[in-house]
Amino acid sequence: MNQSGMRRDPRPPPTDPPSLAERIRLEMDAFTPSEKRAAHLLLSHYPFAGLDTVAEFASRAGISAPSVLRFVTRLGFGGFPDFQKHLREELEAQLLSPLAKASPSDKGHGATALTSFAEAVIGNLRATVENIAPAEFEAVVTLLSDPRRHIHFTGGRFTGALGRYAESHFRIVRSNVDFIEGQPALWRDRMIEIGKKDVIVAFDIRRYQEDVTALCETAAKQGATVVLLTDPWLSPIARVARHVLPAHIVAPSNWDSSAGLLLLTEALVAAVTKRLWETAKPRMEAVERLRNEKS
Amino acid sequence: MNQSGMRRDPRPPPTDPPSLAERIRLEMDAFTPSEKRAAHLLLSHYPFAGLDTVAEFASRAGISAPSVLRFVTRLGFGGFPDFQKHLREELEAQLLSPLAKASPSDKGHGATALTSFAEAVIGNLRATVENIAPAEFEAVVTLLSDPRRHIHFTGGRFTGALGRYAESHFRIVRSNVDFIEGQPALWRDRMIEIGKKDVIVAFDIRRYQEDVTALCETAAKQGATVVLLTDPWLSPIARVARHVLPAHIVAPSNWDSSAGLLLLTEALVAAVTKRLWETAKPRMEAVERLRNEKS
DNA sequence: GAAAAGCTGTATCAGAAATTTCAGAACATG
DNA sequence: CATGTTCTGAAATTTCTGATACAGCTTTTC
Repeated sequence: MNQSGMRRDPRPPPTDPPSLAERIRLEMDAFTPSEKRAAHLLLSHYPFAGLDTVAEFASRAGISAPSVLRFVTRLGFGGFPDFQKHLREELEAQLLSPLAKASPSDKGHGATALTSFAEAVIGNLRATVENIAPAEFEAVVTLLSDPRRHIHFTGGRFTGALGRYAESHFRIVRSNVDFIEGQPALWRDRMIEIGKKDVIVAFDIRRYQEDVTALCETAAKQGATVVLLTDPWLSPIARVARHVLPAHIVAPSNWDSSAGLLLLTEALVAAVTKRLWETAKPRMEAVERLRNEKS
Repeated sequence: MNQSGMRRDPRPPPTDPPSLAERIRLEMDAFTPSEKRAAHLLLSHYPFAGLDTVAEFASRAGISAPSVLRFVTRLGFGGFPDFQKHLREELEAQLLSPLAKASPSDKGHGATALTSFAEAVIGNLRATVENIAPAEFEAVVTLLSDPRRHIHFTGGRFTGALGRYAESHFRIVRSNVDFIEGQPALWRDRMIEIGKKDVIVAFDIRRYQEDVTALCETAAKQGATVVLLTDPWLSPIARVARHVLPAHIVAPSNWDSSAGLLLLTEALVAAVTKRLWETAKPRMEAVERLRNEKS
């Protein structure tokens, strides 16, 4: 049960609740595929998923009841009731000492690449939010909530995906939304239609892409309003942009992180959806209806 | 828990869950003697005393099993299992809410929609990382680092953008990478080439998309390895997936947040890039060179 | 490519748990 | 003090859950 030789700290393990969840995480790769399903379900709704009946648990995990039984047996329990009893006791202990559930900075254990990467990203998100002027954000929301405007999303090599993501949501919330590919050949002819009523929302982070810049400059020259989501060093598009929302992007990776941009995007989607709710709601319902008919 | 009659504040009771414990306290004097014993036991070890069996509960309360049954019936439950289910749900709700409001206070300054949205997303990221098994993550990294494998990314209406994002990075780090559109018409013919050497990385969150599921099932049937990034409720693709990485997605919005999925994606990109560094570096340099020449 | 090993679901069973029945005890009431 | 009412628990009953055996299938290994 207790893995030996895992930690060599001089300090004795003071309150070391080898949480079952933790053990499962560690042994995960020794599990069979269906055991992994069970483990995932349990971890994602820990520990309540385990307090139901075997049948319920099996069904929710998409496996059979015997597989669930094998899972708990492998964890070292004499049977399912034993397993549940353990969960209850662990839960009770945890609930009685509010200290235990604090876990803000994660106990030192398992500082995987994933967790440190996540911490860096979280730091980026915090920094991003702090440096956004609420007024600027609100202004963009207002702009994107104007139904008479035509919204065009665009982005570069990597950030184009974010533009697509934004477009796929806004397309449902409101009309007059599209995505423009960055390559000049693909938008040159479209430009004749771009004018004062149009809004370009551009995603562009370092190794700023010239074609995206060109697109925005052309659009701006024709009177379009440009909104830019970029990094703190500001894409050259900032020169022609009406509104700029910078996001922190540095991560322990060879690549930059777009999480901050995604955060801003989703926050914009949420805010605009809320503001346009009267008209967005029927649109969303209609989309839902179409989806169901199709299937 | 919530003491009744304690607060006479003018502000309306904001979140006033009529806890079962509270109801019991109010109705206490209407109980028969043995019911009172049951009530006292339950309240003194709320709610865990109620999660054991009827026999156990009866014994601990010093009464008989039928009396326990009469007690729960009087409380309005259809039977003991109903009663337990209620307790579990109440407990879960209570335990999850402190997580949701993890750090609500923050610095007092402008609690904009943006900051609260950001806090929710950050909570999602933390929860996501905590529920990912390092071994599972590592296994996926190893899989994606195998140069002999062919990697195909795909996703649904909204998550497709994440697939594209992943593809645009992996394409540079290694060869044999592509993106498959979700619509069956677009991949049907490609499927003949999918086999044991292929890896499908699918993004799919709730309102799971049938065409993506179909794609994965077909690919799996032909021997391809399926990796799934989904929500904690697991897309049906989980049934055929070798590896599953769930991410928390609930945000204060009408839409789900994909930030957790993006985090996992970027972490995978970072890890694979690092592992394949020997071959990835020259590739990245070559791409850089091509970019410069073009301009 | 064949044999072995391992994994998983169906069908089935045993047993435990919840529920009901019913008779006796406690209590109040006239 | 008798009687009706209410309450309670032992035992019988039923429901349901956890456990097992087995066969099909996949994956691995030689």
